[in-house]
Parts: sequence; C-alpha cells; structure tokens
Amino acid sequence: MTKQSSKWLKDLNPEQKEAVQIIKGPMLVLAGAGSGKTLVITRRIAYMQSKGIKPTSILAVTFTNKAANEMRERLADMIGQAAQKVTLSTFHSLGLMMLRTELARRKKSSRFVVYDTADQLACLRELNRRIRLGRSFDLGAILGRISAYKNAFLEPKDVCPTEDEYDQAAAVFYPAYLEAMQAYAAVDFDDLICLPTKMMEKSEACRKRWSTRFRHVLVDEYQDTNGAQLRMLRGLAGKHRNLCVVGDDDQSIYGWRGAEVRNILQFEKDFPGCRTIYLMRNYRSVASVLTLANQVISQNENRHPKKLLPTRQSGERVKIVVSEDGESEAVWVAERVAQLVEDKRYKFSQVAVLYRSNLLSRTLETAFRSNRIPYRVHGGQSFFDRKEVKDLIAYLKYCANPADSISLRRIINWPSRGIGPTTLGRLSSWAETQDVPLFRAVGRANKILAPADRALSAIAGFNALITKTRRTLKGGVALANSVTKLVEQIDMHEEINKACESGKEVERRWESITDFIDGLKAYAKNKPKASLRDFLSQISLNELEEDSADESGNRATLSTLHGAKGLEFPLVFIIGLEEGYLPHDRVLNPHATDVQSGDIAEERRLCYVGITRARDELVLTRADKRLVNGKFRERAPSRFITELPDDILEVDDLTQALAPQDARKKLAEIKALLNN
DNA sequence: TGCTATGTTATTTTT
DNA sequence: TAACATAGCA
Repeated sequence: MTKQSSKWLKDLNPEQKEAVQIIKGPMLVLAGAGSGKTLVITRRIAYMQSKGIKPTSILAVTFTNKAANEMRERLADMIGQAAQKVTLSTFHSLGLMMLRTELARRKKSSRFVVYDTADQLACLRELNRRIRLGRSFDLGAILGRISAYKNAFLEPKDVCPTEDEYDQAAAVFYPAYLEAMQAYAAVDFDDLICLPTKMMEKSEACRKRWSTRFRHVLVDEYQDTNGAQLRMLRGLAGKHRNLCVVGDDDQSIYGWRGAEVRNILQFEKDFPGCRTIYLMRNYRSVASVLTLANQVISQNENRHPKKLLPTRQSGERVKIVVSEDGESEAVWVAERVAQLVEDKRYKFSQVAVLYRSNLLSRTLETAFRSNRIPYRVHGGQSFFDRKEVKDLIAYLKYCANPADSISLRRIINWPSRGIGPTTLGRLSSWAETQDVPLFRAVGRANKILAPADRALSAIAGFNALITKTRRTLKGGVALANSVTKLVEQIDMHEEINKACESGKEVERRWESITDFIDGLKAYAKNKPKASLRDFLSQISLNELEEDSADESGNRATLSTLHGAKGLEFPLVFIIGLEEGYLPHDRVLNPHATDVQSGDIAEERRLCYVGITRARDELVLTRADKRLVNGKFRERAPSRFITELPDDILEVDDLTQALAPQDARKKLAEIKALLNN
C-alpha cells in the first residue's frame, strides 16, 4: 500500500477502515448516529483519489445542500483543489444538471423554470377554476397524490381508481396538471428526478453516458431516498455496480414525503453480493444519552436490530422536566440556558432546543429574547418564501420564461395597475381558445379587448416594463443593477408601505428586498458567468448559501427535529414530549386528506434522532397543559417516555416543586422583598 | 375596483 | 390564536 493511501486509513476503527478501503462493487454502510459517517465518506473519496480514481468520475449525493457544502469543505481540507472536481450535490440538483445537459445535447430549449410547492399549488388553483368538482378540495392533498403518482412513474392512464374521493379528484387533476406544467415550461421537484431517469431508461446511450461519467457513486442518508431515486441510481450505477450507500434505517424520518425505508432494508436484495458494514461505535454522546437512545428505538419493530456502542464515559442521567404550561416550559429552558452559559459551562453556540413542530418555536423565541439569549431559528419560513421576495422573483421568472403564466398572473396586477380579474379573464379565455400561452394574449391585448378599454394602456405599460427589464437581465454583474431598477420602477417601497400596518413591518419587509438584492450581488460576484435562469433554479432548490457571517456567530440554535438531522450539540433540549406532539397529533388522528397515514414508528425514530444529537447533556421537557388552537388543553406525557423503564430518566416536576408550607415560605419571602 | 369586516379554518415535517 | 379567504359594501 502506498503511503498516500494509508494516510486516509489512519485512526479509523476496523469497520470504518473496511468501509473506506473497499471501493469496488455495491456496499451498504449502516452507520448509527455519531459513528463518524461523514468522516468515512470523505475519507473514502480521498482514498479513492489516492488509488488513482479521477475525482471527476466520483459522484456523491447528499440529502440537503447544506450537507453537500459541508462535505465539500471537509473534503477540501483533505485533498485540496481536487475536491472541486468531485460531483457533490443533492439528488435534485443532480437531476437538474442532467436534464439541462441532455436537453442541450438534443438541441432542445432548456428555457424551463423550476416550480416550488407554492407555484405548484398556484397552478392547481388555476386548474381548479376550470375543473370545478362539486365540492372544494384541499389542493395540497391533491398535490401530494400527484407527487406520489409521479414518483411511481404512473401515467394518468395508469392511475387506478379507488373509493377515496381525494384519489378520484387527484386522478382528474393529474392529466390537467401535467398539461399545464408543459404549457408553462415548468418542471417540479419530482420531475427533476423522474425526467432524467426516464431518459436513461429510454435510451441506453444516454444511460451509458452518465454511468461512464460517474464510475463511482456514493449516496448519503440512503434511508431517505424514494422509489424514483432508487430508479435513478439503478440507471447510474446498475451496470458498474460501484455504488456505496450510507444510512441508518433508525433515522428514516421522511416517510411522509415518499421516502422508502424499504430501500435501505432491501439494498442487499437490490444489489446482490453487496458488502454490508455496521458502524455502531458512537463517538459523539456520553453513555447515558446512548442508553436512552437505545431504549427508545428498541421499541420499534421492522428494523435491523442493533445498538449504539458507547465510547465515552457515562455522563449524567437524562432529565425530564415537567412544567405547568407551554410558556413556563419555554421560560424554564431560556433561564436554564442563560444560567449555564453564565456559569461558563457552555457557549450559546453549543446549545440547541429541538421541537416537533414549528409552532413551538414562537413561545421559545419570546422567552429567549426576554432573557437576551442570541439565537437563530433553523428551518421555518425561508427568506425566499416571504411574500415580497416571491413577488420580485415572479418578475424575474416571467422575464426568464414568458410561458410561465403562474408568475405572470402573480405580477400582472401587482402593484395594482388596473388589470383586474375581468380583464385577466378575457385575456386568458382568448389564450385558451387559441391554445397559446397567456403572454401572447397580453402581447396582443389591443386586438382582444375593446378599443376603449381602460386596461389597455395599463397593459401597454406593463409590457414595456417587462421588455425593458428583460433586455437588461442578461446575467452577470448587471443582474443586480437591473433588479434594483425594476424595484424602483414598480415603486416597491411604496407598495410595501401601503400593505403594512406599522412602520416596523415596512422596515422588515423592505429589508427583505434589499437583502435579496445584496444576495444577488454576491451571487453575481461569485459566478460572473451565471445566467438569470441559473440563479432562479438555485433559489428554487434552496441552493444559495445563507449569509455565512452570522453562522459563525455565538448563538443558540432553535430547530425542528427534522431540521436537526445530521447536526450535533454539546447541550440539547427537546421540548414538548407529549402525546400530540411526539407522536404528533396528525399521526394519532389521521385526516382524510393525508396521502398516507403516518406511523408511530417514524415518530419514535424522530425522537431517537433528537436524542442522538446530544454530546454531553440532554434535557427533555413537557408541559401539563398547553395552549393549542387558542384553547388550553391537558397534555399527557409522550408514550416514548412512559414506555421506558423507570430508572432511565430523572424526573424534575416543577409543578410539584413547592409543597404547601414551602410555597407559604416563598410567598413570605417575596412579600418581604416587595416591602424593601 | 378596492377595501374592510367578518367568518372560517386549520394548524408536521421540506428537497 | 392567527392567518387567510370571501363576501359585502363604498
């Protein structure tokens, strides 16, 4: 073995070594939480390179862009420049890249835009006007079903009729949706996986191109892949079989959006002769945390039975703190954090508070603010989801792709310029009968509307604005300038002014716009060659890095349990350990609209993921009652706690903290204080 | 056409 | 509770 190669095996345990060293053929790495998974993946790539494999022939797929960036950084620390040559991306950006490349190859236009969920819903809303099924449907539920059809590669004609009325509605919407998306020249997230996969399945030459380009494929978080992604992998790596997947069935938490745990449980069947490696030594958490984690997850069935093995000392017993209500829970956590930081036990940045639902972050934020604890909320509403930013993006999308009627509808009367529903209705029915995109009608409005129509001049103004903007939007550094101009021309500031109640609100919203333009500037500076369309797809795929300046700041993290996947913190709080949150109410009482009913096992895995984020100290909390939908409700402790052996948790019941005589004493103390 | 008031209605997780 | 939609009114 060369010196170069052995360098990448240093300080690894035997299983890790094996996972790094065997680079040919299919491999399944079952990597428990905190078992050095990222280390193994990056070392493996470095090792491959040292063995003469070209970095350009390596593809590593991760679940989120953040994970991809992180991995690239760690890889760059190891192999420097060569790290840039490795293709490291999410399934979705990989699919987009493949799609663009293939279309260019076939000399077809790649003038499409990527629709995010909000755009998809707008598209369905549009169709809903036309389709008008007897009653109103939850369009989100329909969208979920359409997504399921797509991921199963079902054509509208293949959709089997069922009794469920949502299934029936979705079957009606499905062909219309496909048609509309085609007309808008738009693709959705599912298309980014399915279209390139279909291309590979249809054309052996195409499949070969990609599987030769990527001779070695690595997939992280394999437990979160869905059926379509498996099919994509089959196309890429089915022949050369140099496919290494890494994951943990116990951390599968995206079943609700179509992830198939089955993929990881059956990998050995899908790729016979595969090597399976267990990474079960945990280097992250103290033993007490691992005991709890193992206990919680062992209640699940249908899993590879396994246990995390501690390598660190025992640590303190995990506490469960019981508060009176949600507010006192949040206050207790905030005060505790403040105390521990003041005692120099932790820095703010070492602390995370995790919860099942975003709803719970509100009270927490209030409590943190009043305790002057700096924090950042991970997840939640994204910057690009804010209304004003979305409006601005709609302008850009329309400029990039006039066929995008959804964006056109969004902006044609925003800010209001007197092009109301009546006018729009006339234009769109003309477009529909002529079977052309809406923008054609907008372009020829003077032929369609009555000559005296007051909307005509408004439309002319709108068209002029777009033409002018489009000319300047060619990309590069000029991008930010022309967006600034656009913002001035539509007088966005005034528009925001009108829409807001308070001056503070105006300030906040206006800041989003300036932030957006700043982001655009930074982007153009980084990638001077990038086009407007590149920029837009990066936004849809969440690929833009957030400002890294405040990431390094010393702040506590508030995050959903889902958002915390892959992260670790010395001190972790998990709040709301109650029936209704963990497991979530939606799982206990499924709705008729749900595509698939969730399952308790996934909720338990979510709990497990949360627990295993903690390095040194873990605190669980719950409240006896809580404000739910504006009403106080009694809350029962989570079954994930009550099903555990008694001695595993230390109970700290704040509601029982004061016996009556103590309470009287306390009261006297307070009175004395007041009298002073 | 736009605004306001009223009612309604849902409240999980996100590439 | 609060966000959102729709109907009704100016």
